Amino acid sequence: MKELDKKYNPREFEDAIYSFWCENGLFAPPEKPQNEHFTIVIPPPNVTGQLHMGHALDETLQDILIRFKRMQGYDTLWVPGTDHAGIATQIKVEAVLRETEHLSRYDLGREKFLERVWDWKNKYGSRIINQLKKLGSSCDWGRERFTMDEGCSKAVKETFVSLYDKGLIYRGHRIINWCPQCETALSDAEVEYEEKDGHFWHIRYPFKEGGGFVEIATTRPETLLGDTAVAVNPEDERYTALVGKTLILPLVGREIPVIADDYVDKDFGTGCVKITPAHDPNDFMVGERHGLEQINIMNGDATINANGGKYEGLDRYAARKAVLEDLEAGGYLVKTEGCKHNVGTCYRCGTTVEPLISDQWFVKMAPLAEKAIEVVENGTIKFVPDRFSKIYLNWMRNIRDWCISRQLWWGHRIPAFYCDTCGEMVVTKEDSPVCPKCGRPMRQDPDVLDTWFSSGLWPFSTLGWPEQTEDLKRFYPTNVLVTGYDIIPFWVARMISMGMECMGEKPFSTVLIHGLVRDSLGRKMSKSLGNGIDPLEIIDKYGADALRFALATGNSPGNDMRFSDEKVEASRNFANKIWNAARFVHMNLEKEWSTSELDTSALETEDRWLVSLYDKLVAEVTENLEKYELGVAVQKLYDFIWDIFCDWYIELVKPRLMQKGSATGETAQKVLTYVLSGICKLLHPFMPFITEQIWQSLPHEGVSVCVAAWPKPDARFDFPADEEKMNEIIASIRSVRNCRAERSVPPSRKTRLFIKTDRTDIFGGAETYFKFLASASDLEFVTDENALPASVRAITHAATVFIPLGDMVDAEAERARIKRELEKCEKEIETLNRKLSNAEFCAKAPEKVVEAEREKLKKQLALKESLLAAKEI
RNA sequence: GGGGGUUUAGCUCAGCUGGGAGAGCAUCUGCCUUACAAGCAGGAGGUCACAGGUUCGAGCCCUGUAGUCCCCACCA
Repeated sequence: MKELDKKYNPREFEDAIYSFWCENGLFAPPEKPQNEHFTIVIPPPNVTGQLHMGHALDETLQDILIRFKRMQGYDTLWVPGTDHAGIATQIKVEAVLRETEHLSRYDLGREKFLERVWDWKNKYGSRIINQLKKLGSSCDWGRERFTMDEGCSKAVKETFVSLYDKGLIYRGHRIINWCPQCETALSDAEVEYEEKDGHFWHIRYPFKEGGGFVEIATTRPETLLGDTAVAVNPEDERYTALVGKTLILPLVGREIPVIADDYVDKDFGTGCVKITPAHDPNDFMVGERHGLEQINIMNGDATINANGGKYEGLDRYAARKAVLEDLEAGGYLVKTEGCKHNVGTCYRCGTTVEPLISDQWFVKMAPLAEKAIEVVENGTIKFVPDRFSKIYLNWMRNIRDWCISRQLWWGHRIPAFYCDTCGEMVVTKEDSPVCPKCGRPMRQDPDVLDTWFSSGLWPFSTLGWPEQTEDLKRFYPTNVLVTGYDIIPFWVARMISMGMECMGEKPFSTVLIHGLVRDSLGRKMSKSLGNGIDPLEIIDKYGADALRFALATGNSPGNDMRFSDEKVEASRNFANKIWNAARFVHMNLEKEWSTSELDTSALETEDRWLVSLYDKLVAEVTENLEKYELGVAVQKLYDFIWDIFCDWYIELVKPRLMQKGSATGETAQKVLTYVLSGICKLLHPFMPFITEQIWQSLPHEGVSVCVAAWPKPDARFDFPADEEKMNEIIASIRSVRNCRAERSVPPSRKTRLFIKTDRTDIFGGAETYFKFLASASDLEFVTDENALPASVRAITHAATVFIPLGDMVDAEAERARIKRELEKCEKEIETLNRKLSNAEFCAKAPEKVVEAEREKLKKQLALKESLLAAKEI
């Protein structure tokens, strides 16, 4: 048995405990799984090596589940990996580059650049692993079995080629969101809309013949250079006569038609819309319908190209200024009004995105979504909480094609090859194919895939797919995915779609969704606000257990949680409480008692009361964890440990422990050991370090609490009569304490107590309880209170306790107090009577409920009798 | 415009399939009672946003209203 330090100081032992787990191989999955397995799929470590609160939350919830399942006897397995093109990787690498400005991709060739990126990864990728260790993560990151690298490339190629062959991937001429800063296409999901102040410029477009003009309004006047039509609503009577006429585009001189299209809202602006098919998604569709020319006026860096005539080379904003000046000079500009409008910005760099027409690769999502919708609709995949399935389905049913090509220099390259000689294009898994037509070498598409494309393959590419590996056969589908709701469209939806497509089966059964961690004011944590909290600082200050506990407690699944030091402090205080309870148990143990079983025959009332409650706790906590109700489980543990175990049981049992060497003392020691050991097990998923430390300090079997058997409910511990008995005694003690506290009697002033009760079966042996817990010097049973000195009465339905407080007793005040209590009691009785005399209630309510009400009434009547008796003094 | 949260004690939030409202923090009173002042004992504090409905019974289910937050789409 280890000693416990006097003070709870997590820094003293958490690292050592972690090393102990690693040295004993407690996290390694069994090479040859024997039992049912529990598999959890998790994202790769973040390449910048920064652990943030969101990641800490993911990790904590995952680890709670894993530890719980491992103790239940499952072979548990994390499915992690280190993906070069992984989820956070690309984003973060870019952020790192921008922040440090140490290197720019413009200065380096692709190979050199990637080399540097891998350096970053190797340098920082391991840092996060060390940080996660501090948090207690039992993910065995070191295993090579699930490292992606090559495997992922294979999986990506396999998927891409197969989807292409099925016609689900196509190369298209489309309007995409283009970030001029990153010089890459963005998917719809990567664009964030911000409301910004802008202007609405009204511009006249003159007719070619017959004078006159139409007036349009625009927020982006520079795109005028690419206009190829003006559209009106076909039902707009103001303009029907104009449809088919020809306009002269100001500044450019191009002849453009007036067309009619439903897209135009009659009541917005002037009712006339300039159509720029190459620079606006809606205009693009209008253009398609009307066969309009698409004129691209912009380069990748948002400067005007040769199609912009004299404006060529100007940046988009400079061009806007120049165009406006020229319009003004030419008398085309009618007016300028201020307006607010939503501007799309790049979620990485915040630059305003430019809708551009370009060649990109797309995935046809509708066919992929079908099965992905089906498996959620029919419950094959369950979201917890369930409401997120609605959000998911809503997203999937309105799915649009997914632009997957990115013009970045890292990531998986698109396996498409072009022949510069004859123009042939092939999509193939080969690395350097030759042209099937002319036999010449081909050039690979320079674009890479959206990072979420490879991430969507995660649950099976990490297991070795497309090879039919043993791991894949054994562990696919996985059991559960834990993630925040913000990532449902990016990652969850795509994993499900890809899983159904590639594997023909769901990637996981359950998606456990959690909310976002916000700061104490409810704001999202962000770098610009500087309100991010570093989990490592918190761990340093309060310990990893406190942080984990705080993250798991006090919020319901899927709801955002506010993070504050106070919350962690409360958790730390709880840990401290357990620590001290353990120390107390320790200093009272005379022998090493078995923790594996408890002889129920020697138990005293309070022992039976405790183990009975403990047994209920075991059943409930297990059930809550099975249902992913982590917060509820944590709350029950907290209440039991603090209130039941510490505040009542330990206090109740102190007198017995003082009788060294006695049978009753030994029994108490056994119960303390047994229940404390059980608490360690139940609490271990939430507070792994302290529970291990305490468990190790107690008599124990096995190497670690990590692999101790999860407690099971035990019918031998069912003692309802003793529960009832103790509850009555506790109620009476509370009542006595209450009376004393009301009069500010200090605990040091002991008094004799007299008790009048019919329930000697309950209070028969209760003297010691009252002596120790109700400041009694003595407890005497009486039948006639008239012989007693002036007393305050602590009345419960089961007993009346007389507290002779001498001159502190004010008969007048006593009568008033008892009168108040009597009134309250009579009111209760009235309500209960009314309820019970309601025939419908008795007929329709469940028998259990009716019985409970009758029981309440009985107690209230007994209480009333005692109060009446007391009133007559 | 579409979808989804949320509204419960001064603050932050729990409240499981409907059966007499809870916790932490804060506050007030009394205590260093030999595990713990990071503590102990006790108290005060709520028309569960509002209005209807279903039900023997509603914080919980249904309808509507209001406040608030988020996601998606988006007006040139």
